[in-house]
Amino acid sequence: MEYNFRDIEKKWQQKWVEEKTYKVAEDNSKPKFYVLNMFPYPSGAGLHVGHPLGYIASDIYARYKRLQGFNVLNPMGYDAYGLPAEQYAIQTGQHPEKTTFQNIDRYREQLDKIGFCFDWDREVRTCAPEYYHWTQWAFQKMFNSFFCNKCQSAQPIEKLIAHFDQNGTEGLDVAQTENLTFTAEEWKAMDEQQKSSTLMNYRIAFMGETMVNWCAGLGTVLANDEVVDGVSERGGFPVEQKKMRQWCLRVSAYSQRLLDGLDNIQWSDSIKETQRNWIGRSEGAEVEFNIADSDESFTIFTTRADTMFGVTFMVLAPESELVEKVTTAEQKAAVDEYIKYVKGRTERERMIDHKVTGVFSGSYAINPFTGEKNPIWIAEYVLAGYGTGAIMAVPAHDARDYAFAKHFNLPIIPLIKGADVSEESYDAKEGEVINSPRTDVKPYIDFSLNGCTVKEAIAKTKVYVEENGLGRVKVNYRLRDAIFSRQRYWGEPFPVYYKNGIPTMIPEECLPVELPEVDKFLPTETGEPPLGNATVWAWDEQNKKIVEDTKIDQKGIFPIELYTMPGFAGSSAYYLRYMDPHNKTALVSKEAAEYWQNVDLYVGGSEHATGHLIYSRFWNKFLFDLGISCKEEPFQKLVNQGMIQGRSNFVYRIKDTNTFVSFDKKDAYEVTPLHVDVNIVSGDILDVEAFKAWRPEYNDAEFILNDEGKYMCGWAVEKMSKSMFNVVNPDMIVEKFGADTLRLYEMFLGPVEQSKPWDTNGIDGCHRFLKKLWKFVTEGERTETASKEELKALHTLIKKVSADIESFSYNTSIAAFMVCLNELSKLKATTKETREALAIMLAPFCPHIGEEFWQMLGHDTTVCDAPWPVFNEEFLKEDSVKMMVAFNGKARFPMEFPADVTSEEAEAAALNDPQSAKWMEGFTVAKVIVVPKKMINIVLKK
RNA sequence: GCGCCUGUGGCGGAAUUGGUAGACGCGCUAGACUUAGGAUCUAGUAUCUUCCGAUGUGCAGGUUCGAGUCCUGUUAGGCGCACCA
Repeated sequence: MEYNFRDIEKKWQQKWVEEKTYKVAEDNSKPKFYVLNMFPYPSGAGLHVGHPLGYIASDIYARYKRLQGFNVLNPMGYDAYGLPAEQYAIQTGQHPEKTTFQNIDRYREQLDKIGFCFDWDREVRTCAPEYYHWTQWAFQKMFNSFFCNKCQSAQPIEKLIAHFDQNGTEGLDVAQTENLTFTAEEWKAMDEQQKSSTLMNYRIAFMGETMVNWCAGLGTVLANDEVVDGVSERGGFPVEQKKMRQWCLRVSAYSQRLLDGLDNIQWSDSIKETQRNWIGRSEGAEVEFNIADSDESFTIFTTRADTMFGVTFMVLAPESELVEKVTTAEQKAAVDEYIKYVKGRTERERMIDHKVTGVFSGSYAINPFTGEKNPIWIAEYVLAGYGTGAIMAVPAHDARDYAFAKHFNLPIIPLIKGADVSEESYDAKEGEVINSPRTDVKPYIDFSLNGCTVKEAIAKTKVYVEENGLGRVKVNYRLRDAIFSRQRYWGEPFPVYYKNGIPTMIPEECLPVELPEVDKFLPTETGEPPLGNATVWAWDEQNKKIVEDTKIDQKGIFPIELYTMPGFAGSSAYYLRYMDPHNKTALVSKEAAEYWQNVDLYVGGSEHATGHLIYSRFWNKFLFDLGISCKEEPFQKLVNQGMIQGRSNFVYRIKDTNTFVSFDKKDAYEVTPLHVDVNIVSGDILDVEAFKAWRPEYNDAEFILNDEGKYMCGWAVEKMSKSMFNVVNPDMIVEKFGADTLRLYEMFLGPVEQSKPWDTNGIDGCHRFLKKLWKFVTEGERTETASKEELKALHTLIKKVSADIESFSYNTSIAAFMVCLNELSKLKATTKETREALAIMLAPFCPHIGEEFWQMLGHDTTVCDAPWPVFNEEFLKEDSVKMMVAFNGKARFPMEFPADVTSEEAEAAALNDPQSAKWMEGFTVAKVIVVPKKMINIVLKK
């Protein structure tokens, strides 16, 4: 009987649907296991062979866990909102909903062919109202919360209001945009408008006037992680800084918790490190400097408190509000000109060339440690958004300050013994402190750091600063608040209306606020949101419903927010929704959340390290504070699958002709390399006839073949993309070899985490293995009792496969299958039990053939619920062991010993052996070392 | 500049975590069966070699009886952060 994968796969895929084999429900009698893939956004191009890589890996793990008796949740859905889906819709001139749904159908069709064990009853789509209901709901909860620094958690805003009523801002320690100060009386005296804007300073979801990344090409603002090298990640349009009123999420409040949480999750070091960098914690001190001849003062942030005595000038960021205050009349013209210059420079320019520029403000600051007057400069190398936007410059020990001091001829005072600062600054935080205070001037205060190490000096200065009221110890984070609104159509609407200009939440029971139809959904370059084109889009407060905006002037009818939410809104808590996807009254029920807890294994690309994986952790921590999520961290273990790159092929056209020359002969001509569809190339040999038929302009193409009469193509590894004609479609592989072969081959290609180019050539080996296995199971001789060799081969496999699946080493466990089959094929006959064990262990990798075998062996249940074979060490034991005996680590020879030999016996035997005696001549035994591999090394001395 | 990761045959990649380097697959070579081979089966395949053996995991050292694995330095590639004070 032939291995007819087409019929087998069709049969089982139908059966799985009919019998709902993969439907899961909470079941307290079984331990749970939650496997999750990052859900895809359905692009118009469909799936290529790279997409299923992670899905296959997690599918194998999910099936394995189920065989081990776990109740496994393995859901799938679509991230259907956001820029990508909308860009595609705009390019094809169709409504985003229509194209999105088409793409989803296409994805589903392709996914179904590969045989995944997804529970499709739990599918979610971020663009479905019953889903984004809970995205809007979470936003409202964030709006109605503030973050308490003391208890490090989100609290209801009412608590804060009560505090203001009682004490104003006295004794407040909360996450905030600005450090406001007011009394209870002042608070009470505020009108509604003032109270609203004051509270915005504290809400976790708040509206703020902030510098945003404005991208005119996309017609929207972007989050920091969506901007790469000053251009938009999607589309590559230039991005400029612009001040706009935007919704923001106070992600920064959770900085410390986001950092601490990394210690308790099993993620790769590189992703954790990337997140640590992104959060950017730095410990330092804020120190206050008075401005000379003025009542004003300002605060700087430094991590090098030990260098207070080496300050020779101060620098303000050009955007700082202080600039105006410190600029003197004489310097005004120069400062204005400089500010103008800085404004004319784009973010990108500032990032690429670090020009040393700046201007003197005319004022001086008094150094509280030396009493000296340090000139205040304004320079673009100081950033407004970090710390306080002002620094003290210590050119001797900071490279940037050093470059600035050299350029503008400012003094440089070294503070570390032996540091040579004539050519460059000494930035290392080590050495003995000197010149603090300098011995040639009269000390200004009674405080000295001389003789300390840098570390001691930092600590000592911090204590002094706090005790003398000069400032405070401060931890700064690089992590910024996330900008949460987009001037786009295809996203979640905000459940917000503007009552007399005050942002007000639409009542919870009226959610979701559904996305209205519009005539024109294209964004505008000026930032007018497309939702403004909706005819039905105003809130009737009395009747609690959405009405036509023509009524906006009437009493009680208010405009609804026109912005929409960004892509990460819908993807931040979808893993919770999968637990209870059809719940109409809650994001997730308490029972479901408590049963499934959090994701045990999350599989997805590492490109989301600073986006989705930060936002999701933030979002989950917030819901954890509310008691919705049961675990502080959403994803316990994370595996980052590598990218599958494309392997492009090239043909070489001789200039100005329609003649193509084979790769190995092209150097004799002047040629243009052209991408050629990899589907008409096999083993780098071009199918010449298919090439002629590929495009009309090649119909009469001529070829210069190589000596073997073949046309060889060149090749290169590039991103898999339509434009390079290197896309390999999984459907075609499934059609030719079957889904089981595709699954096996994708895993056999190498470690899941590694990026690698796709190469269909090796697939034959995997297909051959399945054919051989098929033959073995269907035609091999049978016996009742298993031989020693059979048990050994089988149990070697059980041990290897169990360990390898646990550690995601799928490629090596497939190799073990091949070895095992080879061993078994050498035997005359094998037992039914061995075949059953093979079927069960193969099922996670190749579920269709696994089911087929299981049925052939007389079972009428699904192989998914079979018990995983039990490993028995006994069968691996040998009668005798071969050991190596080594002298001086050089000469070695093998000796046979009984299997249960002890190291003493082995040593004695080795010493008595005539051959070894020859080796040992002139030596005495120094020591015997027993090593894990049962090799004994005898160390000899002359 | 700072941080993280990776360098093993013609290729993808193994190596029980310090113990016979190159599992398994591709490719290649030879043979068998075939009208045919892009089917199947068998054998071989790190390098050098005077066929005894010697060398061999980017490079140079070190620790060890023993190093692909640990340490130091170096080089190449990839990733992240970056005038972050």
